[in-house]
Amino acid sequence: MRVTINGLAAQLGLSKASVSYALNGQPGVSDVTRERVLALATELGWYPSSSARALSRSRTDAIGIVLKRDPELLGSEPYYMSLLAGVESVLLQADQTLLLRMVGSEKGRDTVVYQKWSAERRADGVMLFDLIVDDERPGLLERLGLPYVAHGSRMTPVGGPTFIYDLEHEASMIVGHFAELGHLDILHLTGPQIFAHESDRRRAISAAAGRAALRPVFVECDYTMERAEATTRELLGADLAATAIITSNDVMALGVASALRALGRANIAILSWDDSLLCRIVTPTITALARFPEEQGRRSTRMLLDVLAGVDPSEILASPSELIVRETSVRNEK
Amino acid sequence: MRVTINGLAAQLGLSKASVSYALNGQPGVSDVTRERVLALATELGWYPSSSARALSRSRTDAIGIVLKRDPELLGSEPYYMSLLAGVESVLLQADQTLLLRMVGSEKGRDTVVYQKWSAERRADGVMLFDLIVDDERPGLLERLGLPYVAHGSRMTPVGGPTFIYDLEHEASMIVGHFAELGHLDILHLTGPQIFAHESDRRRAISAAAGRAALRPVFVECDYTMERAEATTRELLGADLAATAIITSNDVMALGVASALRALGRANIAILSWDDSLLCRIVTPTITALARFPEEQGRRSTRMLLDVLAGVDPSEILASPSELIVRETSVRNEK
DNA sequence: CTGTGGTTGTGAATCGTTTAAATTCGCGTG
DNA sequence: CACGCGAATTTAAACGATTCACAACCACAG
Repeated sequence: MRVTINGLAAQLGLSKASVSYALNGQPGVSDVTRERVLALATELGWYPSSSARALSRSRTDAIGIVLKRDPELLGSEPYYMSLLAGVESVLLQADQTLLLRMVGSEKGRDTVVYQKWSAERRADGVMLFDLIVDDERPGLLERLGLPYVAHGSRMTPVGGPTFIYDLEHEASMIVGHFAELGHLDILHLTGPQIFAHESDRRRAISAAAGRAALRPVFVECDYTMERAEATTRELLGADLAATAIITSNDVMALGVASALRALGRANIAILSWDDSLLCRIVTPTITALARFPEEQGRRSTRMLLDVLAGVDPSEILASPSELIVRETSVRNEK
Repeated sequence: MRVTINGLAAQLGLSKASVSYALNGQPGVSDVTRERVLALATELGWYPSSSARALSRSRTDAIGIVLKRDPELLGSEPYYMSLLAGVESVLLQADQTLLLRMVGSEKGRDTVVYQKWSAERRADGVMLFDLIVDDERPGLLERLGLPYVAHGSRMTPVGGPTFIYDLEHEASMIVGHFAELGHLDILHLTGPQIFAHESDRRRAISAAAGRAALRPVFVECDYTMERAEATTRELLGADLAATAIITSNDVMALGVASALRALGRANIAILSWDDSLLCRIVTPTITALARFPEEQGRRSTRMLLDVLAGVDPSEILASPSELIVRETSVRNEK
C-alpha cells in the first residue's frame, strides 16, 4: 500500500495541508508537529509522487536532451557520453532527472520532440547541442516557452542563453602551435559546415592564420574515419601544399593518420580538435585539444538550472581547452 | 494558454468525460462527436499532460536506466552508448521516455535511485545491467514491485525476467578459434570478478577449454588500459606459458597489445571479448567478438515493454555474437 | 401503454500534491 | 473582560486527466 500525504495525515490526526507544510519546510506548523510528521514520514518511507507534485506545481524536475546524430556515430564518439556524465552529475545533486531522447539525423525529427515535451509538460527545460546555422530550435523553444541553454560560441549568437566556447582562443592556440613548429600551409579537415560550430571554427582558424601569416586550406568532410582517410589520400594525390592537418574530431584524425601512414608521409603534422582515448592509443599518438566535455556538461547544466530558477545565469563561459602535444606534432623541415 | 480537456469540452459544449472517451478511442461517443473532438484537438494542438495522465492512470510511460560505472570508464567504452541508442530507438517508437541516471560505482548508490523512482512513481520499469554476484537489485525491485528486465546469462539465474546472453556459446567460439590456431595455453584477463558476467565468462572459458583440451589461466584485472598493460608485463616477466590472451573488453586489449609490442612478443594472439572502433584502428588490429550492443538494447527493451504490458516476454535470447578475425589472431608456432 | 435494451451523454469521484483563504485557539493588553 | 493579534491548523479549491455509475433518449417488442 502506497504511503501518501493523505495517509500520513490520517495516522497523525492532522489535515493534509499541515502535513504538506511540514514536509516541505514551509512555515505554518509548529515545531513539534513538524517533528512528528517528519518522523512518521521517514519511518514509513514517504516520497512525494512525482506526477502529483508535477501536476500541482506545474514543474517536473526533469530536463531533456535530444541527441540528433546517428547511433553509429554516437557510439564511436566518447564526447557525448562524457558530456552526459557531466550533466547527470549536476542533475543528481540538484535532485533533477535526465530525459534522454536520441533521434536520427533527418531534419525535423528533433523539433517534434521539443513540441511534445512542451505540450505534455514533461521537461522543465532542455539543453541544446550541435547548433546548425540558422537553427530553428532556439526560436521554437522561445515560442513554446520551454527554457533552454544552448552550447554555442560568440561567433554565432543564438539570441538566448548560451554556454560559450571560446573558439577564437582555441583557434589561435592551434595556429600558434603549428607556427611554432615551422608550418606555413595548414589544412583544416572540417566537419559538416551546416553545424554552426564547424563554420565558426573554420572562420576562427582563418582569422588566426591570417594574423600569424599562415596559409589555411579548408576541406569539408563528415565525421567518419573512412571519409577522412579517403579525403586525405585524394588531397595528397593532388599535391596538397599543407604540412599540418587539423581535424574536427578524433575519429577523423585517425583516418588522416592512417592515410599518412599508408602513403609514407609521417612528416605531416596532425592535430585533433577533440581529445579522447583514441588519440592516446594509436601510433603515432595524436596531438589534440582537450575540451573536457564532462566539465562543460557540468557547467552548462548549472547554467540551465540557474535559468530555470529565474536567476541570471552566472556562468556562461566554458572552461578553456588545453593543447595536449603528442607524437604527431612534427616540425616542418623545409 | 494551455489547451486542456476541460477547455476542449467547454468549446465543444460537451462534458470532459465525452471528450476523454473520444480522444482515447474509447466507446461511449458517437462517431460524429468523436470527429468533432478530434478535429478541434488537432487544430488546437492538444497533448495530454503527462503528469495528469500519470497521476490518473498510475503509469508514467517512462523507463529508467541506472549506469553504475565511473564516468571516465563510461566515456571510453562505446558499448553503453550503443546499447542506449538501441534502447532509445524502441522507446521512441513505443512512445515511452528514457530516464537516465549515472551514479558512481560505490556500493549502494544505485539502490537508492530505484527506491526513489519506485516511491516517486517516476518510472514504470527499469533495465538492469552489470549484475554482480548475489546482486541485491532483483530482490529489491521485486519487493518494490518495480518491473525490470536484467541482462544476464543462463549461468547465474536472476530469478526474474532476464535477457540471456549465451556465454557458453561465446566461450566455445573463442576457445575453438584459439585451438584452430594451434594454441594450447591461454590466458584470460578478466574484468572484476564481482561482476556476474565476468565470473560466468571465466567458468564458461574454463569449461570450453576443458572440452578442447586447452589449459586456461585466469587473472583478474579492472577494465582500464593501464592495469591491463601492467599486468601483462608482469605476467610475461614471470614466464607466462600462454600464447593467446583473451581480454574482457576492448580497452584492456589495447593495454595488452601495447605491452606485447613493447616487449617484442607479437607472436602472442589477442582476442577482445567486445568489439568496437578501437579494435579496428590500432596496429595490429585486434580480433574481437562483436556483440551488437545496439541490437541487444533493442531486443531487451522490447522484452521490458512486454513485461510491462503483462505479456509473457517472447524474446529472451540475445542475438548471437560473431567472431571478427583480425591481425592479432596469430598461429602458435611451437 | 409498459418494459427492455442499446446508444450517447453527463456528473462526480479519484489520483496525490500544493496553496490561498478561512477558522480556531491561546494569550497578552488596555 | 473584551479585544486584537499572531501562530497553528483546517477547509476547499485547484492541477488535468480517467472512469464508474447513472440519466436521458430513442426504438421496438409484447
